Amino acid sequence: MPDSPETRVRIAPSPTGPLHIGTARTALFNYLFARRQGGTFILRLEDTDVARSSLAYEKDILDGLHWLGLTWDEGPEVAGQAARGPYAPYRQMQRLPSYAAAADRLLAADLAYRCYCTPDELDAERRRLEAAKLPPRYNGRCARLTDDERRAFEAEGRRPAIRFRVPEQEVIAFDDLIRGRVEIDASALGGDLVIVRADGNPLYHFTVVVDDAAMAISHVIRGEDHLSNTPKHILLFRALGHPEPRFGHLPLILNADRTKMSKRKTQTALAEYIEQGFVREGLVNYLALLGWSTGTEEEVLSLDELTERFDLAHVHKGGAVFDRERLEWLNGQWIRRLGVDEFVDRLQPFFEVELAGGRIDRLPTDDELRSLAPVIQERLPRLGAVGELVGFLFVDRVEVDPAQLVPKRWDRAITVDGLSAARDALARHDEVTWEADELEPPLRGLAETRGWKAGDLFMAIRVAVTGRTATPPLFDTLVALGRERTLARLDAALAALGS
RNA sequence: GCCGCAUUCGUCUAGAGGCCCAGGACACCGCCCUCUCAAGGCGGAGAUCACCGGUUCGAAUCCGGUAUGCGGUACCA
Repeated sequence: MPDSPETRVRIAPSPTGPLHIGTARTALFNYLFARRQGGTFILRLEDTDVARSSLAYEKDILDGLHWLGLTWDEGPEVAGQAARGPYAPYRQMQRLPSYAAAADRLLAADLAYRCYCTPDELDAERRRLEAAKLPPRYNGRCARLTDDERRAFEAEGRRPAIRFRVPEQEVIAFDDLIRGRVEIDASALGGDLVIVRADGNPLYHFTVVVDDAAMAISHVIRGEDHLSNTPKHILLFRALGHPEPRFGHLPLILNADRTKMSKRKTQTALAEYIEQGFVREGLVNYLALLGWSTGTEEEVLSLDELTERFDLAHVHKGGAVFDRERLEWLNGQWIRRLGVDEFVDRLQPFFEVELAGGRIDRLPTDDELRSLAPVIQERLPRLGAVGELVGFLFVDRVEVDPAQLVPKRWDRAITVDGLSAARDALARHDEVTWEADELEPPLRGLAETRGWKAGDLFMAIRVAVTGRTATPPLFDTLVALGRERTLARLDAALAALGS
């Protein structure tokens, strides 16, 4: 693949909420496209909605993107700090002069004009049109104001917004990278559009074009929800005298009911997935395959492998329902692929959460975790599930339900018998022979001589020492528990059975 | 309402005129492995390719219409 240095793509999140899984996916697709093309990936913060933007959200977004491993070549690195790159700054609120200059140019060329209509007036007009079953559209009341009329409005104290002139009759067409040719009649655009608010702050449709032009963006890859807005952008590019970039509209991520993914119906904040123990490899892999496929049957792919294979032509056009089960499966695949040290490092924070929540009494050591790794790694769909898997190893005492202590085929008396015989057999081991393959044969032998099913005996022991019916393999569990605690818990269980 | 986009197993998808009475994966159900739970292996069930017409010797794939869904239609992004 030849180097195309002029490929410049961007992700332009708005810090009006925590990093959304959909934004993360759009960022990923842009990243993959840029890397694949040998191009430049840019991050730009669209923070012109001052009322809803916050630094905390900005930090959440930057941290989340970093966490995913989507490194950008230009843009802010750290929340609140200055941005790096030849087109800095990369925060729109710091680029206000360039929007003002662009607006002045449009005004001077009469491609835009000042509009004195108040929000109330516009609202009333919109409602009138709706009631008449007509499409809402700006009526152009201020499109041809005389100087006198303008002065009269100013005298009333009205502050003007700036509107961009949208042609009455013109078909805007473009070749979408994913959907092919799209044609939309300018008359369907709702009339002249506001590009600068009365308070002087520029609006999204305007800033996005001014910046994409200024930053020499070559390909705009974004969600399908922007497809209908694209003609407005194209008109603005033309008015600004800048060549249009290529556009590619990604299918939307959907709730289970096939509506656009929303916080109400689906967990959308990346930070929550991180908290629950999804690993970056799993999330990246899953998100990449939501709406795109390699065209082959490969599906467990790393970020680098995805990059090698990425291709906009294989992006599916229809919306994709977010399927958490599939995410968990892929996440499990990646957890199992982690090296032991990496696995242990990533797991420790989750034990800290367990400790803080009072669900365990102490933290495991790295050594303990390393020896436990082989038996827990394949049992975790998410790192956050580790507490319920082996939390019993790190508590001072376990709660044991006496009813669960008695295996299905056994009664209380056999259980007492079995447990105390097991206790005796285990007590014969010292610290040195307290190993899984040393512990198992004697207990199997015991079951056999007494005519018990080994599984029943093991289950009774399992419940006695862990309080649970589902655990990692019993003998590995006993080793992790240690001789003293194993014996003590067996004694406690025997006591609970009233013997 | 208007404009636009989309539509293959429950879900994610493969498929770019004959290889497809449609392949893979998740989930589901069996079986195997097995001390439980997982993981893994094997097998099963699951899609009249939204519908109706057309083009063609031949259509999931091309064209038209219909339906349904979704998105957009803000001095939000």
